[in-house]
Formats: sequence, structure tokens, C-alpha cells
Amino acid sequence: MSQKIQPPKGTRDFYPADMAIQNHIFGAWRRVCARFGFQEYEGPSFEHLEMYTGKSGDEIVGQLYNFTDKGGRDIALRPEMTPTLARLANQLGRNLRKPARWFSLPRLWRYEKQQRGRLREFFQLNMDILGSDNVSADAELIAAACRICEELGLKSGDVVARISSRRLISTLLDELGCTDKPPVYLALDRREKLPREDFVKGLGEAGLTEDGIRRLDALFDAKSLAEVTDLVSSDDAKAALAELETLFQLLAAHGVADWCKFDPTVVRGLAYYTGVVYELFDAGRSLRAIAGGGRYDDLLSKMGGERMPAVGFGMGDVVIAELLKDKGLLPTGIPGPDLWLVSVDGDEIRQAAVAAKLRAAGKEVGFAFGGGKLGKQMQAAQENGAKRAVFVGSDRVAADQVEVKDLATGEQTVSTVEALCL
RNA sequence: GUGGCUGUAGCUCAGUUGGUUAGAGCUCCUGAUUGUGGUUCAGGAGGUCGUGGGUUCAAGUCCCAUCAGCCACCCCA
Repeated sequence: MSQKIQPPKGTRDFYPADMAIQNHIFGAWRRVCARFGFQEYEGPSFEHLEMYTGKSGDEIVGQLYNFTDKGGRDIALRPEMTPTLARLANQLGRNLRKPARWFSLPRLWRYEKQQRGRLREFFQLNMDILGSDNVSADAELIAAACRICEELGLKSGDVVARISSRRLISTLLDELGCTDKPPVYLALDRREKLPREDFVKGLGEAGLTEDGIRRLDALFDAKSLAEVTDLVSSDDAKAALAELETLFQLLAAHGVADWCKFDPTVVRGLAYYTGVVYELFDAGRSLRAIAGGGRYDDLLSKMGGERMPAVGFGMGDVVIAELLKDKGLLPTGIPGPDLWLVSVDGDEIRQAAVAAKLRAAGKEVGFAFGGGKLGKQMQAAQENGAKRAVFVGSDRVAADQVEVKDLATGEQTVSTVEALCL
């Protein structure tokens, strides 16, 4: 047993039953994307290493699967899709029809220690809208993320989209005289984890006064947008707040208000977010984030293109599958053919001919090789997930007839191959 | 990268204070059922106890290392 080669750490094997689950999730992703008018794109599964180091610095290399190819090029398996998307968009330049609504289902790789909901190889739905400043685009994506959860059988009480705004925090920090924002974002992101004094100290070093820290606390403790109104005074901050209010009106119009909640503590560690940010979690918070995203208006220009407002989110396949499993919402068994031929007289020539005729008519047909006892053939029909058994070569019916048994109900009827082709 | 827990048949697990041929359920195979599956009954196959080393008269049971899994931290694109 130990001699057998195991799959590499953090990877998964997909047996038919696993693929059925995978296809269940992918199917929901594709259906909702289609309903929202998104178009699918793809890119290479590996890119130049600098595409990732340029954005996040060299320490990112520790989390990449990278290598030098035979031509001496530094290559990395893609750990995320957004840089590839940005590259594609920048290549198109002005030929990109805006706003573009694009989605992709990339397989991604990250060299990380695996845990529940986090593997080294996984899939992630990416939905992005390029070229729209409008908050309607933000709403569109949040609504899509909620609809995907719904499509998979989850209820609004199972999942909550926690929504905040980088812009709101940023403009408030301007008001408070903050000179160095990135460290503040980091501190805010860990507000619940850091000891209080470290939190206060960190903010103080970033130029915040005691009064400023008090106002930040008030923002982070706010349970609704209304509570924030009194906390902001600058025009910029008021505009950011108004944008959030519009967002929630739009989300209500989309019919996903029950799924969404204003939560100022959502900051997201990623530096490139500039506006609305959100994360979807299971209500019990027992798992990692199901999805996360936001507005990143400056990213494409930073990657060498022209300014291009953009919004997007990513939803991994691992966490959502865990949640569906916990909720008992995963399909069981393997998908089988509609029909399973059972040869009564052992005439495999005739069986093959019947199968060919049915298949030509578009029917799904399987059968056991080499015939065998009817009990065995019936068992094979069941094990292969067939819905109906078709007895071919029965002497109980006319030569051109077959007996058809519904495996779920046990009901058996007489028919003909021609009738089954319809 | 740091810390903790775990690793026994294909799967889920039980194995007393270290002591004769390592157990159960499920799965699988065969038969009851030579024209019909899912139920039931009977029988059978399948582990040297993750791997390597050490302690001991004796180790699945103790110690070390290593690999793998789980959990937390870190990180989270």
C-alpha cells in the first residue's frame, strides 16, 4: 500500500462520482453566467513569472509553482486569473467592447499548505466586468454570486454576502489625516485578532489621533449604513456612502437583499481594491470564504494598459463543495445512461445492432459485454446508473418487440425499438 | 513557515497495563435465484498494523526520524 504512488500533496483525483459533483457545480456556474449575459474566455495555464511578482513582490514566489523552462524563461503556473484577464484586456486595447462581461473557470495552483477548503490545485469561477464605473456593475456581480448559491440549492439564511467599501474607509482616513493607508488596512483587517493596544499603536503610527481612532471604531462597529451617516463629513466620504446606499437599493431590486449585509469590517487584504468590496461566507462561519471580490479600477493601468475601471469576484470550487456537502445538497451516485440493454438470448450481434439504432436516434445506451445471466445484467444496469432496462431477444414477445423495465418503479411494459427511438 | 492531533483490510473504525494464528460493519466475489436489479440469507476473498530505525525475551501497543492527513496560526490573489 505504501509502495503505491500517491497523488501530489494538495491535489485531488476525480472519479466519476467526484466528476458528477464537479459538473454539478460547474453547471450552476455556467447557467448563471449565461443568465447574466457573460461570455467565457480562457488563457494559458502558465504565464511569465513577472506577471505575478510585479504586482505583489518577490515574496509571492514562495506561494507559486514556478520553474525555468528549457529556453531559460521564468514561468509560473497561474495562481489566479485576474492578471491573465488584465493581459487579455490590455492586448485588445481600444478594441475591447465595453463594458465587457467575461467569465472563466480556470484551474489554478498555489504552493500552500493544504487545509480544509484550501488545496494546491483547484478551480475558481471568475466573473468580471471591464469598463464600467457604474455601481450597477458592482451590484450585478454580487447578485450573480448570490444567484449561484441559490442555483446550487442554498438559501439566503445559509450564506451571507458581507459588503463594504474601500472607498468609504479611504475617504474617512483622508478626513482623519491618515498619511499612510496600507498599514492601516492591514491593521483593520486584523482588528478582531490583534490585541487592542497593538491595534491602537499601529493606527497611531500611521498618523491617526485618538479621536480618529474612535471614529474608525465607530465605523467598524456600525451595524447599518444609517449609523455611518453621522460619522462622515467630507464630500468624498459622503459620495462613497451614497454609492453604498445606491448599491443596496440595486441589490434589493435584484431580489438578493436577503443575502446581503453591510459589514464595515470587510477590508480584504488585497491591495488593489479601490471601491466596493465583499466576501461571501457560510452563515455558520465554519468555512473559509466562499467567494470574494470588489472593484479594482487601477489594476489594468498598473499592468501597462490604459485606465480601465473593473469589478470582479472569484469563487473557488473547494469551499462551496464543502458547504454543499455539509448541507446535504450534493448529488449522489453517478449519472448513467437512460437505457441498458439486457440480452435474453445472448445474441450480442442483435444487441449491438439495437444499441446502434437507439444511439443513432440520440438515446443513451449501455449494455454488459459477453451477456451473462439476466440477474448479472440487471445488476450491471443498476450499478451503471441506468434508468430503464431493455430486454432484447425475449421469446415472450413478438420478434420485433422488446420488454422495457423502469428500474425505479419496477414497472415493465412491451414496446419496440422504433418506439424507443422517439 | 510555526504549533497541536492522527495514520490498523477498498471505506469507517475496534484493538485492555506491550505477550499465542490482528477484529467488526460496509464494500467486493460466489451461491440460494440456469428469464429480471435494489431486500434477505449462507459462504468466501482481503491488513503484518503509513514507512524506516530503536528499546525489549516479546511492539499495532513505548521512543526517534520520515511521509501523509486533519486542525489552528501565518497567508489568502
